[in-house]
Amino acid sequence: MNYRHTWSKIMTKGSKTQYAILGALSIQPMSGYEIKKMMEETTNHFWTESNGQLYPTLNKLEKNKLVTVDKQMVGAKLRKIYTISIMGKNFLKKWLLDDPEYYPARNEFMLKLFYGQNVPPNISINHIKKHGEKCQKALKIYIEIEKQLEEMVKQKKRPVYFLLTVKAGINIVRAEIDWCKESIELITKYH
Amino acid sequence: MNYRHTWSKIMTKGSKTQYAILGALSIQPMSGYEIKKMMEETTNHFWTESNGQLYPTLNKLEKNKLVTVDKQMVGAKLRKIYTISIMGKNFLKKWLLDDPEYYPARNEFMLKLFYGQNVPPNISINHIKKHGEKCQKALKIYIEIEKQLEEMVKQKKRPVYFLLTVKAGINIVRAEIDWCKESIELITKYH
DNA sequence: GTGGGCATGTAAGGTGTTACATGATTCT
DNA sequence: AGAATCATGTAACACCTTACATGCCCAC
Repeated sequence: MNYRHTWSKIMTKGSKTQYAILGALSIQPMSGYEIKKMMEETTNHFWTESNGQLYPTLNKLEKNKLVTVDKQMVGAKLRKIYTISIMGKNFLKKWLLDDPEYYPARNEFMLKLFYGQNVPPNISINHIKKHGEKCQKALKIYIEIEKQLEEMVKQKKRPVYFLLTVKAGINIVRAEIDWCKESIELITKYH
Repeated sequence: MNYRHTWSKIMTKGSKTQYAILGALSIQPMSGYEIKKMMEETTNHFWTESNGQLYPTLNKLEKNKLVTVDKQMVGAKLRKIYTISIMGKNFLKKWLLDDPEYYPARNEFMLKLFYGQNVPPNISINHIKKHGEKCQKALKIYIEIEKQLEEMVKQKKRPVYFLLTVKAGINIVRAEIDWCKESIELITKYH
């Protein structure tokens, strides 16, 4: 009498790791190692993968013919270059069309701040100061990347979408930097 | 007296669920059900817990004497009111003193946007528009809460820290709303 | 008398990280 | 010589969610 279990098994969309990998390969053929490096350099502030997810998923994608693999021997060492297949591209596109899911992202910093009345105010102020410094550092890096990308987008060497995610990072960290200043004042005033 | 050794033996440092629960109980004694409701009403935008985490963790906290429990029978139904113990408060404080960990939060929306060149631009624009609408709705709610909290903080009925996390939400969604507008323009211009 | 809120909890399953194993090549 | 980087991969474990199980009480 219970269809729910079957239903959820059929409808499982599974891990997003596969899409993150296929997305990377939609730019150019790469090895697993290169995919990871690329993620660290470009999508690091909103997406990364660990080796424990990356390599098994790559093999699964190959088995399902969503990617093809070119095995090269570099000396005695294996190097596998993955290329996205037509099926893989379609699979990626299908996912891109769906509305993204919104996870409520957990934030330990906010959680600690929320319960700040249990410790002296300077503890919370220090957490905020350090947070602000991290944001400042991130902002510098993002602005540098933005400058480079803006040029490349104008020359159609990079898609505008790359620039947008950097600009999102910039807007958010700026908002956080403003909030840090205001928050320290408020704690000082009200505690 | 150094509790650190004892604590690490008692509870693994691992899951933050225990701290989220102890934090809630630092405000007032509550049942598991009330803790969850409270989280949904106050920390929802940066922290929630599922039943599968909440109830086992409460029992573990009791076993380790970080909380005490008052079992009440409401008709034939059990109701357990948890109160944080001195040990529990110390355990919470210890965690509050440590620098918060920064997880790189995954964001499927950004991931889809980043690989937007694989689909027509109106797809990405629609994702952004919907995101903007969600932010607008959230902003309205946050501003309403902010208004109420501001009054209560002035009257010292609520700690300033509650207000700060709401203000953080406001700053961030405002930044995102601005970014949405700018992004749609940029896609239109460069695609 | 039914739906929703109150209330506690478990089972199964999936997602994800960390640490490790292995070994070549390249830089200092 | 030793450290860092290149490169693929596995095992163990931790974490978390979903769906389910149970049943009371209250309002409409």
